[in-house]
Amino acid sequence: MAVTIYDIAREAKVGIGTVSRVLNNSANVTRQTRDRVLTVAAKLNYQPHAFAQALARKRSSTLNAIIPFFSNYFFIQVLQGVQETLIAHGFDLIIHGANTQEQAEEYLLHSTRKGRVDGTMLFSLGLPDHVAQEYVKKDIPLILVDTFHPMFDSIRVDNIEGAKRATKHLISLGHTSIGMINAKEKSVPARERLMSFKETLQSSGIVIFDEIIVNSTLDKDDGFSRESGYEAVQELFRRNIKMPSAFFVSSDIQAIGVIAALQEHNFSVPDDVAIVSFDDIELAKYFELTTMRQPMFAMGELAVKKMLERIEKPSAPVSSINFTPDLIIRSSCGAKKI
Amino acid sequence: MAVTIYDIAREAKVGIGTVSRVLNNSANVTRQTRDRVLTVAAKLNYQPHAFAQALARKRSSTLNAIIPFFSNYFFIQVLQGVQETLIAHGFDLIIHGANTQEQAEEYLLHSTRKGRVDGTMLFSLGLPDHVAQEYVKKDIPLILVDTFHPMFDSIRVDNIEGAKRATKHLISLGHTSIGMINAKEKSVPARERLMSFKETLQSSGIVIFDEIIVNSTLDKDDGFSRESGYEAVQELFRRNIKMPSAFFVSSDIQAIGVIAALQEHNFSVPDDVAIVSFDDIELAKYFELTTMRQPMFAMGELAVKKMLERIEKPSAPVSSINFTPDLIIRSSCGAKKI
DNA sequence: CTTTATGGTGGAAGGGCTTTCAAAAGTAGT
DNA sequence: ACTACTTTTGAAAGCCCTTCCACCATAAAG
Repeated sequence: MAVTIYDIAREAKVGIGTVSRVLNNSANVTRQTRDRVLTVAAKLNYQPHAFAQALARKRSSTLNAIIPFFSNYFFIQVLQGVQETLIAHGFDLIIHGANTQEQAEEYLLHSTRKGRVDGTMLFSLGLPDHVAQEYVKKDIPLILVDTFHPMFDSIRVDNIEGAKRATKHLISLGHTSIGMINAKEKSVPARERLMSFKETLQSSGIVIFDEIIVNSTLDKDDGFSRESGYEAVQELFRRNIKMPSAFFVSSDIQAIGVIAALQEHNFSVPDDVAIVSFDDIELAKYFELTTMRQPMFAMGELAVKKMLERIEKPSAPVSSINFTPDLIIRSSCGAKKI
Repeated sequence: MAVTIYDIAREAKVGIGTVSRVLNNSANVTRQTRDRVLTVAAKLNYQPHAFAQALARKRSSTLNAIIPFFSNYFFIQVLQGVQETLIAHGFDLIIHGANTQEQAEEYLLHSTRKGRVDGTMLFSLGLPDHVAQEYVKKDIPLILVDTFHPMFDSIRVDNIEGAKRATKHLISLGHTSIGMINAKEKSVPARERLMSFKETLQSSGIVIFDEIIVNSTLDKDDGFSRESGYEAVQELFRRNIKMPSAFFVSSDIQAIGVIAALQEHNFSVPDDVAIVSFDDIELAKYFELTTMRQPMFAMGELAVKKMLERIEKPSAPVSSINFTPDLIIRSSCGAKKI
């Protein structure tokens, strides 16, 4: 039913090879033949058959993305960057939303089916070694975004620099008693943010009080949750600790919980306690959070570019790129009047 | 390099036809041969080549989804439903995030490339007639979610019933002066919600005051935006109109703007003005909005099921299914104490 | 012990494209 | 006008699978 290159060849009185060459802009075709073929193709409304092409070319022009479904705003943004770049290169995107690490592994292994996709991009989820082996063995391009493995290209957010900027901002506002509400320490970003927070305080000559630094004890989303922030503050009140004048919170979503808990105890933000958090998710705007924005669109864009480079040169050295988050000032830090 | 059915055939000393039959669980293969082939396949770690399969089978086991990127939470949820169902049936999902109606059309036409996908699902975006023609002509299954066209299967939210329930809830709480903050009237859901709101008031014997019914004048997202809600309330204050004791707002995101505007004028929610909105997006929980929840996961699930049915029976009569939203009571309506 | 079913099997024929190869046509040099 | 190239072109081979058809065994029936 569908029109094939054979139809075009017959109609244009050329061979199928010529048709293919014209359609692929290969060299060595006369202007005349080219025009004739193109005209016929347009007349018949020819559409190349993607699968036949993929089979013959041994590449599919399709990429795989494995992303966590739960933390949505970040990924919607990154995906926009991914997609716009992809479209520009004529690639398609197959998406696997993972809710758990196990699911991610399953998809990773699943999309190993050679030929199906030209490469896969993994977002924010861990890459277990045995899966990494599989990718190396089958030689499938893999780009990591917001996660890391020494054997693959990765694109990350510079948590060290981000936490440093956030902390410095609080210091610059005159705070000297600064606490931190952190996610679970087992999470890499959480650890990095905590470390940099402490270092920045230290190098600024501010005393670090361990009792106003709380690591989440909740498991959900590695402690990057509203409940986690809420609970951390409640714990501080329970322990009857004097509140610091400012908190650095490891994510916006936690900050929302922090604010709620503080309000329950009649502490207002930013008047009694200033807050700077991390991520700049959609909610941040509505809650007027001062936060560290991650260049999400740009990260998505770059992920695709890296992928195309990797497909081009499979043996190029592994690269790792860091994006530095920007400080977005809203009213939760007290620097700006509402 | 990759292992093919020929390798298996040679190794297992059978014909390629037999290998294919075993791998596809076709009948008429001895237990012995089956086992032998399966053993060899496992040993060689055989992975079928998706494109070759698609080419031979004339179907790709891949679906297309075209969704608006902007209103994210709703779609993330729907997508989860879509994906989990898809996975269960061994399908892949290609996603096109559209930011505008034009982009959606482009993708719709683009994914018309026969053979690439077995069908496409369109979410919340309009289907222009000329595109519809194209799909009918090429006989590509198309399922509409949260949008409508008489020639294709559709899955929708029952705005009439939803608005009715929301309005009745406010009435049941004793309100007699109820206004509505609506999105742009050109949007179909907006029109339906408004109409049902009015009808419900009428049939309950409540007077309708047109001056406390505001249709958005802002274009962005058809008026389903925070600014739109904020602006509508400001307009009411500007016109110096007596505030009603309750508002039905056509979406959660607008309700957030409504609350902000009311607060600026020292009206508290729900004490001075009660609010019921629509959607139950993620934000709704944090803002304690009483709202009409759309069964998003179930809609995604059903979309896929409908699609599979349609692929199965291309000539089955077109169906249209309505989901009824559920009333989620939080504190913005004043029914529940915080 | 033939005949007729019937399950089991191998392999060719596609499916629609790219690419290679060799032949045909064109160009230039003499 | 003839040789020596260079371009252009048609067609076959291959990508990897499914499916159809013909053939071979058996087993059941006569």
